[in-house]
Amino acid sequence: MTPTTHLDATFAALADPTRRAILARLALGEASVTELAEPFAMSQPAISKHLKVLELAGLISRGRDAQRRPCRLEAAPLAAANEWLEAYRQLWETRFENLDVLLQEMQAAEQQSTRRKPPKPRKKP
Amino acid sequence: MTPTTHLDATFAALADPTRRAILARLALGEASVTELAEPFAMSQPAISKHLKVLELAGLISRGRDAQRRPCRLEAAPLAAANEWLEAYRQLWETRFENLDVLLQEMQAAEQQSTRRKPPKPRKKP
DNA sequence: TTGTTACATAACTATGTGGTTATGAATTTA
DNA sequence: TAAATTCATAACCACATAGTTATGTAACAA
Repeated sequence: MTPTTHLDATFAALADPTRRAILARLALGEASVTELAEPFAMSQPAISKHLKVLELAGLISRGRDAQRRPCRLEAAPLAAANEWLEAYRQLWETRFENLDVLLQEMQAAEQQSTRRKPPKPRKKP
Repeated sequence: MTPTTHLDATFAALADPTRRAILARLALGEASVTELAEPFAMSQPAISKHLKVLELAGLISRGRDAQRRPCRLEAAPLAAANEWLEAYRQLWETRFENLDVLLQEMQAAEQQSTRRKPPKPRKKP
């Protein structure tokens, strides 16, 4: 019903460079927490927090292997975010072209009249 | 040099449903601040703040039309975010398939041995 | 049992975010 | 000129976030 919250969490999770790096690392395969924490100049609890954010966003899931908690990627939320972006990107780019044309026309009109436009009364009660 | 910051700002901007709605509205064409604020149960300064976030992220730009500040979309940051997602989504899905197979194998193995796995000595100095 | 490894959690701090109301500035309209 | 419209900004609040250190817990190893 409300995929809005999912998108919120997904984009918020992606907004942090550490978390994006973790995801990039996990794209190469499963990894434990300490393995994930190693390349970062950051404490282990900080990484655990990031992993919890990613887990709550549904971007990763965690298993059990003795003491280790191997993290693995989950594709579904990414697909949703990708769909959102993709859908609007198309609108964007076409719209962008339209505006480009519109801007050129407006600039041409302004060069003729040297900034003077008729008042546009917007709808008012 | 550091597109990381741009991605940070782009994803953070997309993490808010109000801002996503604003972008969706702008995909239909330019709009003024009050026009953008109208559908939301929120004060005008709140919308102005959201617009500033979107502007700092480079997702929109603003013009001048008398007192109005028409907002228009900018496609470039979206394209960058889209590229990031798209690149990793492919890795993800293939990886996901691999893990799917791997999981099935592990589950089958576990059903036979009823949870008992040989110790895996990880690399240690 | 004792220790070690791998990880989580609690408590705390600093900063960021999303909202508010109040006010000010720029521009058009009367 | 005065008034109305459009928008931004300042000051403030509540809460979230990103990090820290310290400590606890679960599983393996001696």
